[in-house]
Amino acid sequence: MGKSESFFGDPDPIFADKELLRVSHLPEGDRIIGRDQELKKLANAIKDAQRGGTPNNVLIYGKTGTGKSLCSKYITRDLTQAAAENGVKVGVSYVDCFQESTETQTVRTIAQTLNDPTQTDVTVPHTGVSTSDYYRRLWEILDTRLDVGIVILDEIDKLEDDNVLMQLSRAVEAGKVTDSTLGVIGISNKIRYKDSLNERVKSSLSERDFVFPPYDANQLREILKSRADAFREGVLNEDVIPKVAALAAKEHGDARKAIDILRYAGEIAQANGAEQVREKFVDHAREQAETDRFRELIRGSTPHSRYVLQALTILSLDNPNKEGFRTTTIYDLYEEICRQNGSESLSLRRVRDLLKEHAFLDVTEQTRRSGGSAEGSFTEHQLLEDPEVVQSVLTGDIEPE
DNA sequence: CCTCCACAGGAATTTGCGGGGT
DNA sequence: ACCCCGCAAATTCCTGTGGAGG
Repeated sequence: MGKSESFFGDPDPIFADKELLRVSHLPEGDRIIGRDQELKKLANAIKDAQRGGTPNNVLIYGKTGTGKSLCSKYITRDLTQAAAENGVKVGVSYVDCFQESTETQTVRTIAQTLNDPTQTDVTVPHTGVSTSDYYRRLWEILDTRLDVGIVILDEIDKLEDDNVLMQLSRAVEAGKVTDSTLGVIGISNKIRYKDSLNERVKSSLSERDFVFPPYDANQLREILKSRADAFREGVLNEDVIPKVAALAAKEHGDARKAIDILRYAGEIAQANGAEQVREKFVDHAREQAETDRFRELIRGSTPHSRYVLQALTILSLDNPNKEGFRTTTIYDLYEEICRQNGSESLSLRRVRDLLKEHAFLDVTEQTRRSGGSAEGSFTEHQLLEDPEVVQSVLTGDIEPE
């Protein structure tokens, strides 16, 4: 990979090691930037585990791309190493609750990742056992091969029910595990997530709360600089990084997006046959990054789901200063769009569900309102993405068949 | 406290599709 | 080739909800 020699022609004139600009790339410890305070606090919250004690349960809030998962993964890896030096066995399980959204899936994943069949007699089949059986096996795995288990629940707000949280957060005091102990790190990008929890879970799960603020322009600049090795020497024009950082900071403070923009800027330079990545590519790169991210978000949604979205988009474009649109307004326009496309419209009830799915994927946001005296109550929907971007994705890629 | 409106969303049910098993 | 099962999409029916004004 590092070698630039290729069967397909000249070595890459722009990128030296593009992997550095992949979001999945996990930097080494000294490359986490602008999160010193957060790392310190996190370490403090779970430090008891180092000597085999019970770590505090932690809830982390913050918008996307503020380093929540990154810091959690890093700090637990560090903890595992430090604990090993004390002869304490720590196991870390990372679960993406967006993928594993039900109780059973979550427990199964935790058990699977913490298990090591060479050390335990326990197997964790993919299917065929009951939820309580998964729990039983998980407790057994913990007791036989670990001193401390740490479970990172990413996108915890996407969990369908909080039974898992109840079980995990109370496992120790309920005597489910005896020779080991357990801690939970919950990650959410909804600040209000805690409000939706029931009291018992709330108090035991959020012994410590942290909020990760968005990165400011300086921090973003540092982060981008640390990845500048991805480019060949002298290729990256010196005003590119400040420009990307400024753009990203102004809009969202999302490091992931900032890195994406930088990568796209490089790709655009490549496509144009330029020998340098210049500032003028950045604006275009930002558009591209946003469009691509959004395309990914609605990939696989059905035609009708798109029509609904299109209706909302048209409304947003036509009324730039309006905040939200009611379901029925959207539905009327949606019916119109169906007619134009020559397909039967779905029922209002179904469209409600489709809109809810968009809200779930953070494409839109729903707000319940009340009109007041004898005016009824209703829900308003608002696009979270720039309508122009949505529009271009919706009209641009009509996938055949 | 009750009413009234414009919805929201739960429950039950139907329809259509794909993957095994025989 | 056939049926059965499970699943997801979609429909129909219906009860629930919020809050200003009576």
